[in-house]
Amino acid sequence: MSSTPPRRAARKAPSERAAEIAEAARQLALERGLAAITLRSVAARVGVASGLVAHYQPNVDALVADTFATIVAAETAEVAALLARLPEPPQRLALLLDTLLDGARLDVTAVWVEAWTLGRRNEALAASVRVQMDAWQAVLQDVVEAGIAAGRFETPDAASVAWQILGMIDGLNAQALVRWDGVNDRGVHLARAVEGMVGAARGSLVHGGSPRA
Amino acid sequence: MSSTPPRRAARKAPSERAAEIAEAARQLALERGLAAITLRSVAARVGVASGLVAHYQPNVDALVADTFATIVAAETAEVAALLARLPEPPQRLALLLDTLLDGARLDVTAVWVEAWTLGRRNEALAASVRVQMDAWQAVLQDVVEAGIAAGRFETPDAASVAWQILGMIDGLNAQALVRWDGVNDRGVHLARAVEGMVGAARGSLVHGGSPRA
DNA sequence: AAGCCTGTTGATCATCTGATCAATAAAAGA
DNA sequence: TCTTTTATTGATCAGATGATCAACAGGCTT
Repeated sequence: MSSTPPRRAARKAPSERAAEIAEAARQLALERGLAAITLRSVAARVGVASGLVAHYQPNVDALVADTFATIVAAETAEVAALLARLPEPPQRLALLLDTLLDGARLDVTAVWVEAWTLGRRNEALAASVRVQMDAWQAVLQDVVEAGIAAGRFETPDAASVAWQILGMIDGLNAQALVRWDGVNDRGVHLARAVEGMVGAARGSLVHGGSPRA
Repeated sequence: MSSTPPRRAARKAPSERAAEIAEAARQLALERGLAAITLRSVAARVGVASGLVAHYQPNVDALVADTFATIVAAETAEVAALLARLPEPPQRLALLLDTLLDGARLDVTAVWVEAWTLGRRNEALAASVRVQMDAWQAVLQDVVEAGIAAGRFETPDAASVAWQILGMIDGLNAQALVRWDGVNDRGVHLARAVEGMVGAARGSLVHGGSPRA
């Protein structure tokens, strides 16, 4: 019967340890929020002394900013990859709306919302937020522009429309964070709204292709 | 030349002191966020000892929740009063969109966003958030239903549409908190989107009545 | 004028935080 | 094997925070 876990953590290569710390911070952020990232909480999860976490980062603000970037970049890449499979822009946009409203990524939404607030006191995080928002907007703008090129959408300002759609999605997801009930057909309503903005045919973005309600 | 301000704060009626504390908390929240509300920061602004603030509230969480409710309820009432002047539902809805996107209330938006996050660890605040969201939704639903009754809007689910519009507004405002540039014609895009959702005539919600872009 | 009521104080406690750094020990190189 | 390098420790510091409460004093009643 071995006593409590070894007093001292096994010595590891810096890159490996850094990865462990990043992963622990990621899990903490998704489970308990970015604010739950502290030297001690991360260290405890990794199983090392708090000083070691500090050793791998210039300061906690940087760790929080990096963790945010990691989480959000993964989400962006994941969704972008999903879209890439579909050939037609309307399908891509419809899938994008559907995917982002399906509630499967509420933990990521919580991280977004928290980052907007914490960015006020963490400049590194604020910078990260701007970068990641730009990345999301670029994904959306690509789809809108592809739709225009294919003659399926019509709007004079794809960039602005992309920002607008992004804002709407963020807002609806943030709302879902607090209130689930009372809202029906979120996807259908949003699809209809977006159809209006991108100048798509009525019903072309509604899941299944046929308008309801 | 009088020395530094009086050592002891003047004795006041509980209701008056409570009002001072509430007002100080309100200002702090708008200027530096709900997280800036602490026993000591509020006490310093009022000019009393920290213990006195604690004396007037069961705990800080309650003060934060009350402050949030005060700020947001005032906003809701203010906007609702503005709308009441206009007779036609489309005008009312157009003014509502215009007003909420004009950037004059970004400090309130910041409080909203922060409340969504803090509500995770402050149950009283979370309850307050739900109440205030319901209040906002009710204002919107009223306008939508009035529009339906007047034959200007057409949608089968005014409640859901109201939630949807609210979510969109929140998202766009939260976005504006972080990113101002790059987005043109926010009001026009949103108006167009909302027209689609409530089934209003094209251009009927765009400021000035004539569609652009 | 005396005395009571209560608004007010501020020191105190327990916790938490980020940051620092001398000491330690394990691995790598000689 | 001996030496050097460096990953790791954990105690320590300064600074916040919420909460508590005995002591104080201003104003009111009698």
